[in-house]
Amino acid sequence: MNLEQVARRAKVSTATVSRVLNNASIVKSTTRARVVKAITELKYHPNLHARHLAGGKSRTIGVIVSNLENPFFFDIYKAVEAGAHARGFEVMMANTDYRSEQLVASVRLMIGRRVAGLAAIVSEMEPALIDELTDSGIPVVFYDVGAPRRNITNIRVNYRRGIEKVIDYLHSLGHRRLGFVGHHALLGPINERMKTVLDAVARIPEIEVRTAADADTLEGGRQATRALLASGFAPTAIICVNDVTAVGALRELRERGIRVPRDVSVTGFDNIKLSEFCYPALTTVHIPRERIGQIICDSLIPKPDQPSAIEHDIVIDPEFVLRESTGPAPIA
Amino acid sequence: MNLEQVARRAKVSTATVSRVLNNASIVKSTTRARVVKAITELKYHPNLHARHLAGGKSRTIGVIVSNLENPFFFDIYKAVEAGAHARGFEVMMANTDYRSEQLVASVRLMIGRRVAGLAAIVSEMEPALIDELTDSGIPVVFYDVGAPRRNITNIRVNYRRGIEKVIDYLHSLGHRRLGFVGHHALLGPINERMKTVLDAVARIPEIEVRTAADADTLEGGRQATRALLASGFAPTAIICVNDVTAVGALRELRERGIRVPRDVSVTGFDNIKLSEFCYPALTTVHIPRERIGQIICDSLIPKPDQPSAIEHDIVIDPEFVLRESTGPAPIA
DNA sequence: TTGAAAGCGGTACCAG
DNA sequence: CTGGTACCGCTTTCAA
Repeated sequence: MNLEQVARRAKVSTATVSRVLNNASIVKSTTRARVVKAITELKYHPNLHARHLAGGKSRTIGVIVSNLENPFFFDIYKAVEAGAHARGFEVMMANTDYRSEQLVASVRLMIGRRVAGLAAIVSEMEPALIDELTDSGIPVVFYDVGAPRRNITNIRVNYRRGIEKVIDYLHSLGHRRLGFVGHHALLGPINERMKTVLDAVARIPEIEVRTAADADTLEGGRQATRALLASGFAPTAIICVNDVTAVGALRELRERGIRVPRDVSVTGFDNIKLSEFCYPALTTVHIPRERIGQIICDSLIPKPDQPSAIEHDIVIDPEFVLRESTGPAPIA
Repeated sequence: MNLEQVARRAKVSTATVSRVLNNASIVKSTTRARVVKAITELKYHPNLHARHLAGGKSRTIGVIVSNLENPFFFDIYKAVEAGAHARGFEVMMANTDYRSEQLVASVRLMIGRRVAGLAAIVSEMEPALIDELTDSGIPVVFYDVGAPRRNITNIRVNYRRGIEKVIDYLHSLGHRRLGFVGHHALLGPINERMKTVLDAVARIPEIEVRTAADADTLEGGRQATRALLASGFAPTAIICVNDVTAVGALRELRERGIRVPRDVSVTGFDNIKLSEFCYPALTTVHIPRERIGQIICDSLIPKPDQPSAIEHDIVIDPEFVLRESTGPAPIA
């Protein structure tokens, strides 16, 4: 089923059919009616690949995330989608599951599809791949990875500040033995996060810290917590790399009969919706996913009128959110 | 950057470049080397639209879900993706947010992309849209919607059996006043679900039931629960349409100082991972998302050798999962 | 083994 | 307003 068949049935040229399809230029209404009739009768659906090929321009932007299962990424994705739809763009999603081959495959896929823009919300990215993207000429936004470049916008969260707020708060509550639950990821900001925690702790000599890491899932958080405690180390507070793993930590503690926050305090990061619904509700650090999504859209999709006056390097200072999973350190 | 430029640089024809790209037919190794060199030097990425257009066949399958935010849908998506990748297919995801215009748009988009197969994991679908799909000739799998048709496979869960198991269990525990927390959705199996609950309850005369519904989110479950209780009705057990809303219900109950399961029992549905991690862990009904994903792949992607001996109507009998959110009805 | 050329299904420019 | 037609970038015979 293609333009030509529709054209034949409506007794017009393919050009005319194309015109009514894109309701461009003026088409006599009787002609248009004939064409529309033919289209519906034939149940014609234009081939988007052909359209793209002929048209040149794309109207779809790509979003690559590390782990869609984590609501943090999903929220960003959703915000991007909303912004894109509002501007008449489609969005194609790709999930890497923190696997670098998947990342490479996804990036190539997006380039191959000639997306109008690409957002990479991934916590690791090899320089060669960044080059590949840069050379492709596609406008790119990175969240939390790499350094600013030509046609690349960078958004990053001041993770260090966030962690410091958490640590300072716990310190003020008397906590001295801290556990950190991270998650696996070979490169980039994740281990950097663990490093950040270590650095932030180093400012305060009397604090001792131990770390463990597993998958970025509920189960992963639980396992990491188990590993942390298995070593015999008895932290009075456990700082988790994000809310999902923190909920996993809560579960493990509950299973061991350790009460939160009475025996051990727990903190998350991101402030996903779940952090308010779990028990106890998590003390965490808010990352504005909505805003990040908007920034992504703004920098990827040029406004028709407004010249893109977008910053090329944006850093977000996260906010501390106090809830019920933290409390004073128990008297030793 | 296109085939021709690569061809020129490698001093061969575009046909040859195409051959090495698809490592098809025999290309002299020295020639191949020249081509590969040109490709990498030019950082060439084939245009997938053009490839698709010329090639005809698609190699990507589409998945449309109602609410990716709910892990139930996400798990299915992930299973489909795994199966598809294993067979060398890509998958394109679309999320409708339970909005029927989005559903229509997504279906058209998929048809326009000429996907090799389409899975619709949505709880509502207008007949006209089903026709549109049927006529498109694309192999389709529906989960929980519509009736079997030509080139359409249907997978459905025996929701009624699942609900009956829940109700019978609660009944055996002495519960007589039940609340049902559903979620909004204009058409199809969702309200059908509410109806199912009502029917199932009707079997047991001494049980009284009240219902409420809101969004399919944590917050929605909470609001619906609030509405349910605001009426003055005092259920001894609350049956939730799924685990996500159940976690929302737990939150509302906790806020009101109502203890679960001592004062009120709560049940979920789906058995998503979160149901084990929330507090208290949810008594629920298991739906095998993994298996559903596999069935989808099997029926959408024809095995190279094996002739598709797939059932066209598959019904799954869900399993009751007992955890900690249910207990005996309190003595009145 | 390799090249030439005919499409695939649209879009858009140029005449009429 | 409408038709003719030259591409868009790649795959795939058909010959050489």
